[in-house]
Amino acid sequence: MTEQSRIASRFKASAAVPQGLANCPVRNVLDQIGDKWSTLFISLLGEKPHRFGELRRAVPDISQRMLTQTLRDLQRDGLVSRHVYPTVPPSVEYRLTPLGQSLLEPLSHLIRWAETHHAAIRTARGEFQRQAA
Amino acid sequence: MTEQSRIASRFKASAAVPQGLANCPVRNVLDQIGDKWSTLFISLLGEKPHRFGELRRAVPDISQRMLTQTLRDLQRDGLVSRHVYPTVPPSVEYRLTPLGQSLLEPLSHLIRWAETHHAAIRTARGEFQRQAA
DNA sequence: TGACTATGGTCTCAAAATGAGAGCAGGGTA
DNA sequence: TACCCTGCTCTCATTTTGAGACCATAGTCA
Repeated sequence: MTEQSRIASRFKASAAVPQGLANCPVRNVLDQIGDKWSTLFISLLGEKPHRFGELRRAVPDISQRMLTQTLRDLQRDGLVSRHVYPTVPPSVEYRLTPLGQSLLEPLSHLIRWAETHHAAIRTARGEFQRQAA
Repeated sequence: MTEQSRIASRFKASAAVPQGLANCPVRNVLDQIGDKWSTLFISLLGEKPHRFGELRRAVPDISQRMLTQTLRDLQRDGLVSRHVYPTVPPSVEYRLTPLGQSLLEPLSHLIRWAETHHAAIRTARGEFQRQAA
């Protein structure tokens, strides 16, 4: 059994206790960083600290509401820190914490995979639709 | 500039064209595999092929509706293949395709990260809540 | 015969998450 | 006076998800 084939057991680590799967550490963490926006902002902040408005302009298709919420969730998880400068109007800067930076490395593997295989996935999607029609 | 700090540019690869960000290959791919259930089933199927009912029992907190849909999406993207056996009642088996298997490796990095740091994240969440109160 | 099992789904309706857009404080600028 | 800028929050509509009933088929038990 290769190391990869054991991945599933990591998800099931807590399956013994009630609601164990929902509390599984891996799912717990991946549910957050695997949402629609988190990885994108972690990548942007990995480049350099950004202000709120910079992030909004960098990702025009997020609503301000979700941007606020995503940043707060990342902050809550200790991946991002928030710094308010008492200028007028006040400006707010977001940065990766060391914990957030440590995520850049494994994330980069996933991104490399996506770059390498997105053509194959597009082909598969086309194929699938052709068969459905 | 380290390799990791350039991650953001991969997301922005298509920012030049209209709606480029939404069509960005990386976001396109990560949006799918980063949903609430996909990584979990890819991991399970990485262990061995599973039947529909096995997957449902392995993940009791998914609704049958979402299980069906998640599997169909993975199949559409060419990560999972579906095999129907004409028994009575018919049984259906799902397996990873080679493309799906190639995802196990980068995924394992992320899972290792989650295992390593979930304690820190829980601590951060507790800290955050304490400050809010 | 009738009730019940199991399989892999679909359909409908309610609940939850998200998007769109307005509003807000508070000082700057014209 | 009127308007801009910042980083939000609030409300309401749309979209996504969850819960649960329903379906066809055939076997099993009484």
